Amino acid sequence: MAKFYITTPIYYVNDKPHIGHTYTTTMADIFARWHRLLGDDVFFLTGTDEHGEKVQKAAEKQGLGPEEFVDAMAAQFMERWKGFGITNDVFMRTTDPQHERTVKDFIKKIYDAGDIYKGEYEGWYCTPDETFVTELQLKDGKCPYCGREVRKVKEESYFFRLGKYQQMLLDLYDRNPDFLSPRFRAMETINRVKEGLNDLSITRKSVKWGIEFEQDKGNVLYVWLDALINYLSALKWPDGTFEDFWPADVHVVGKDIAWFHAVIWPALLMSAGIEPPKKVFSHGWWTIEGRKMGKSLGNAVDPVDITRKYGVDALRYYFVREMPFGEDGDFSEGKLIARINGELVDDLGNLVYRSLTLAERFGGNITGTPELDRGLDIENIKGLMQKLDTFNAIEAIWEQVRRTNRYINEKQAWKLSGEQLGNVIYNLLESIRVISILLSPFMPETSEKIRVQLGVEKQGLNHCGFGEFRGKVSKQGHLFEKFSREKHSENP
RNA sequence: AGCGAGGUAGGGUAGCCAGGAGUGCCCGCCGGGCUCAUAACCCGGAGAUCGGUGGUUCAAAUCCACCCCUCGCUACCA
Repeated sequence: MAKFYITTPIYYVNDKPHIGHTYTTTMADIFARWHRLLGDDVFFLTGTDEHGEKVQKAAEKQGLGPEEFVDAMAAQFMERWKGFGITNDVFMRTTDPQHERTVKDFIKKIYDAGDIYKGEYEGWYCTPDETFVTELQLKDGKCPYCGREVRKVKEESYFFRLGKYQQMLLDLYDRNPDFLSPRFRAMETINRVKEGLNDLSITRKSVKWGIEFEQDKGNVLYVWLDALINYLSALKWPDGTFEDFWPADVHVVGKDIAWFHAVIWPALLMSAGIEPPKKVFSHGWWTIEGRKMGKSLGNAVDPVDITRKYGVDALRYYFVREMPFGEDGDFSEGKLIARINGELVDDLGNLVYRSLTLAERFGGNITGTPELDRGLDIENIKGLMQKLDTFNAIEAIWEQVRRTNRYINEKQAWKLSGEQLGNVIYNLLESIRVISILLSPFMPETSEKIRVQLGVEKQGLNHCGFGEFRGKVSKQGHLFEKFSREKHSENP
């Protein structure tokens, strides 16, 4: 049996889960479900990143100890994913004792390898923003984010010899052209690596909330280092299920953190003598109603509100349908409604409803010759999903939805009777059954509703050929409801 | 500034890497068909000098050069 290890980043808990987190996690969930459908042994990991200065400060602000604070925040993420039907196998928290143990073992390994040395970290610090700023980022000598004065800080720090791995990283990219996907994003990173790599400061003295650097107590590990290692601690490296699932098949990340996953992470792994992951996939960003989503702008839509109104499947569908995985896109409620009304209701919902009406009225044998399977290329869809091309995969599935609707018209099914009608209904139900299987990773609830109405067993991807139809049809109303677009007219 | 991505009918996209009639898809618009279906479905139509200029070629949306415009990234911000 093939294995499939997929991860989301672990989310930093100084913020509530927003649409971006939801997107990343949903996409990973889709791939996890797809591979389960293929029969693979899937390990799907998500979690929370709970250390660091920002968390410490955020806790203080609320008058809480960091432990209390992160417990509450992590619970929010866990509940959220549960509510959204996310099928992660493990939820890893960086405050988990297992994680701390793994991190310390890992650090010891690269320390023993001679890749950590003591130096001095120097940089610009914006006190009001509580953030470090590089020389390059400065705007007229001031903070590029808020425009206020910055001060120079110096701190004793331990460094990881990132620069040492420059050539090995370039070789890695060279050998595995798909290591960092999509391609157009890989270029950015590769060119930056070619320009040279500075060593990475990996400890902080000023920060208390983190994992101790055992080789010189009093120093705390830089949160990013701590965070990346979660991909190993979830497997209980070096033992546990490490051998079963490593290397990770794909780390799904936002484009902002591609650098950490495509450069720093493989370098750390090389230092520890561990194989790098197979793929880092960096997806794009959503703008909201055409505007950048940002904490400061405060215009982030709440995914909970959206799903309460429109359902989880509608949001999942929108995520996949609205933008190619990897590129940027715009999230707008009006466009969401347009897709629900025009595609989920008019195409899919209507197809299932009208077909079941025909089937229920028909008293004869539902059997015939496969006709509607022509044009539906399952292997092609598998290939697309293998390339993480959900955009074209869903399009291919939708072509079958439209093809099936067209089939009813072409056959003028409502005028037929007897064997001819039995044959048409057979083709309709088989097509819908296959559609429901293919759709199940994308819209699990909807897929299940269709399956129940068809009265068929749960099936995997190996049942996507037309065979005998062995269901007991029972129509149960519409799959989706329409929404008014009055307040959301998008394309006047 | 450097690096990267993109500019294709009213809107959104695919096609470009491996040149071959502007070819496709979705929405919108116009017309028709149908009545199994949530005014849903199906068919047909209008609508594009494929950002601009020049070049290579029998042939360019596609390759090359230059220019214009838009947007990202530039590392210890998780």
